[in-house]
Amino acid sequence: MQAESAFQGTPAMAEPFARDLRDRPATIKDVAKLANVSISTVSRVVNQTGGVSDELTLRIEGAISALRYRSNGVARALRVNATRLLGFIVPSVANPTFGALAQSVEQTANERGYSTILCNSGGSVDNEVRYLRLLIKQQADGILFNSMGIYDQRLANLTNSGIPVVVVGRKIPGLPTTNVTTNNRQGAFDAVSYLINKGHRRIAFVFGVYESATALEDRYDGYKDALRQYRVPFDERLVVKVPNVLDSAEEAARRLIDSGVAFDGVFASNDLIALSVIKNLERMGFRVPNDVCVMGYDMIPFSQMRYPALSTVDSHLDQLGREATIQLIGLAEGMADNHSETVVKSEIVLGGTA
Amino acid sequence: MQAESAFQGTPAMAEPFARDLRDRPATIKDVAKLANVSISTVSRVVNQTGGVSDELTLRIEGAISALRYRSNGVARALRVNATRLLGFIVPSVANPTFGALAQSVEQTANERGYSTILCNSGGSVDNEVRYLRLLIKQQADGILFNSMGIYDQRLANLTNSGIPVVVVGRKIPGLPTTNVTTNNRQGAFDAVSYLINKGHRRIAFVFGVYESATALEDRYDGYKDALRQYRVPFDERLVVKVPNVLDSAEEAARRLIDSGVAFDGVFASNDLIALSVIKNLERMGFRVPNDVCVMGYDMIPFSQMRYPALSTVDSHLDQLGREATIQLIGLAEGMADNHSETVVKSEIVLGGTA
DNA sequence: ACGGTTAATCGAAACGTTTTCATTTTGGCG
DNA sequence: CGCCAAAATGAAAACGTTTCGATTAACCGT
Repeated sequence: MQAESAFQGTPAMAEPFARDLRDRPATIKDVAKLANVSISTVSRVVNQTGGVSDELTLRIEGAISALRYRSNGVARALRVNATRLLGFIVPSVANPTFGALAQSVEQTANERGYSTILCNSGGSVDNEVRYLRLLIKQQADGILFNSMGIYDQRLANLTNSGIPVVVVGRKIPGLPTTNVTTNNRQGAFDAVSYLINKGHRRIAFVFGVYESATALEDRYDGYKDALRQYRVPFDERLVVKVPNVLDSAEEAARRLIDSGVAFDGVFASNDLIALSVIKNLERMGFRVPNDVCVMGYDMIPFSQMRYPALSTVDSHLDQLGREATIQLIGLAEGMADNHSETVVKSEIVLGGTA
Repeated sequence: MQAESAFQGTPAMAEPFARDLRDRPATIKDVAKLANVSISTVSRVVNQTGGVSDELTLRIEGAISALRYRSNGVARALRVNATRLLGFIVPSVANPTFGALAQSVEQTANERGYSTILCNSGGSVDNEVRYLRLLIKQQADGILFNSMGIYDQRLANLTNSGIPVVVVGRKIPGLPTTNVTTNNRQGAFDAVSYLINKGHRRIAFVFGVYESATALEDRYDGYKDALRQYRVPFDERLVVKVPNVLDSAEEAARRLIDSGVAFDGVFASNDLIALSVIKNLERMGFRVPNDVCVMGYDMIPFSQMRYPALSTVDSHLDQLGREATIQLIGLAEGMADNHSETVVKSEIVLGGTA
């Protein structure tokens, strides 16, 4: 009753707009009061639901910008039961493989009106579990999960608890989820076949501890497939595991060389390992590709920022991220069915190291 | 009245726990009903506020796990007016500089009970604005902003609109915010001084278009400082700008070489550029460091995954991210004052390229 | 045995929206 | 001129919490 009925304000008010009353952000209620309409009407113009006369629309829009009103996403989320937030769990964004993936996921999500909560699991199942819980509690609309690929009962419970989950890059054995992967086995087969066809017979397989996530086993299988196919004898001394590459660029080829086993080619389980191998080969006086050929996997951008560029298998990380995100949003919006399986195919890219 | 007053369930129920009643997640109300207590009491045991008898605590905990209750973060956020979400705006996580930063930010935030919403601005001010708006609307508790460093009136409005903002890596000229940076000028000065002291006189400065974010000007100033200090003549033909390195590893040194200007050293504005320069030098038959010395800036992990490792300036990205996050949380929780300025000092690290 | 203090518990309001349903206004048409 | 349908608007409930103030129960010393 006492309230001003229009919002032109007192004549004395010279500023462009009135300062927010109590220093707290304006709510829909404030807008309604200023425009002299009901809350519901304001809501309708904010959400463009229609059914509001031009006159009121104008008045309300005036009030909104006068008060600098922004609708409160949390309140909205509570009411409509959707946050438009997606969780992305990844071993480490500092790893460029996941960085590239994250980039693509974030972008795809954003195009569709979703934002992405980033979670670095550090490769521990405990952290994965912790983050899943957190995301569920925060009411994320869906979770994109690049797991270490280790099965855990708690993971099973959480991924079955109603929230849409898409596993990207690698299936978790025993977990029936929607997943999007690369055809790792075929890609590895192609890479090793290429080396063999170039005349190499002593091809090492080097992999890191850090990377169950990158579908290690499948790539290993592809390696063995190729050997078998071309009747190249398998020598387990050529299979070497190296410590975590990212955090401390460690000696990789070292062991191989030190072991004294002859080799003329290396297939690394991913580009980072490949680069590490090359570094160490060069450090010890070998030349790539003259003395030893090296191939990686994933085609991270940096593998091409050297001379010669790394020969590798492009797993189309951007496409992988995009596809996974689309699937997830489909699930979240109820227009995709669960437990589907998508495979993005990867292909050899020849740089100069093989 | 009809409801069961205890939660032992019917004898027929053999499963470990009763399925959620209506397939919707259990709320605090459900727990209260099952445990036969009031909502507020449940809330107290969930939040460990204390003041609940042992007997009730036990009963309630029983109900909670029976129903698999998880408190709804959104509802809580609405009520307490805090989401424990931090926004992190960055040009691109696919860029390892920002990947490393993001990693550190996420981890630090997480240690303190916050999660991180990742936003790739793609280097456009429009996107920066869009994301700021989004984060404000989503009621983020604070925003960490690695901007492109371009001033825009809208940025000024948004960063002044009450939400805590910390600018990391680079100040935005004209924006009075809390910021955390590296002492770029000093670092660049040190790097170039080192090259000069090694006997180089024709030192190029190479930088990319993509990177206002990395405090380009300061590094350029440091470069000029060093030249001046050691009375090395400045030659603007030695200052070259290269196209975006990340998205397409483009020719960088190329122009320099093609231009025919003599040079024996290169100081790149960041590691990515440095690697690109080296790649192109090698491709054209030059040898690093024998023919040309190259130094980078930032010390991203990959710059060390080559032989010889890149000589660079370590800007301690992890520390930068950590410090910025701590500041931001301080602001968000009202226990730090605004507009402070923190400088993390960077230092030369000698690999083998200079 | 009794008032008074403390501890435990509850009821209800509030956070800022969306949405359903009822109500009012408008306009068209007989 | 009046009636009815359609359009525009408003009132209020609901979303799932936290938290304040009130209520009840228990206890203790005199």
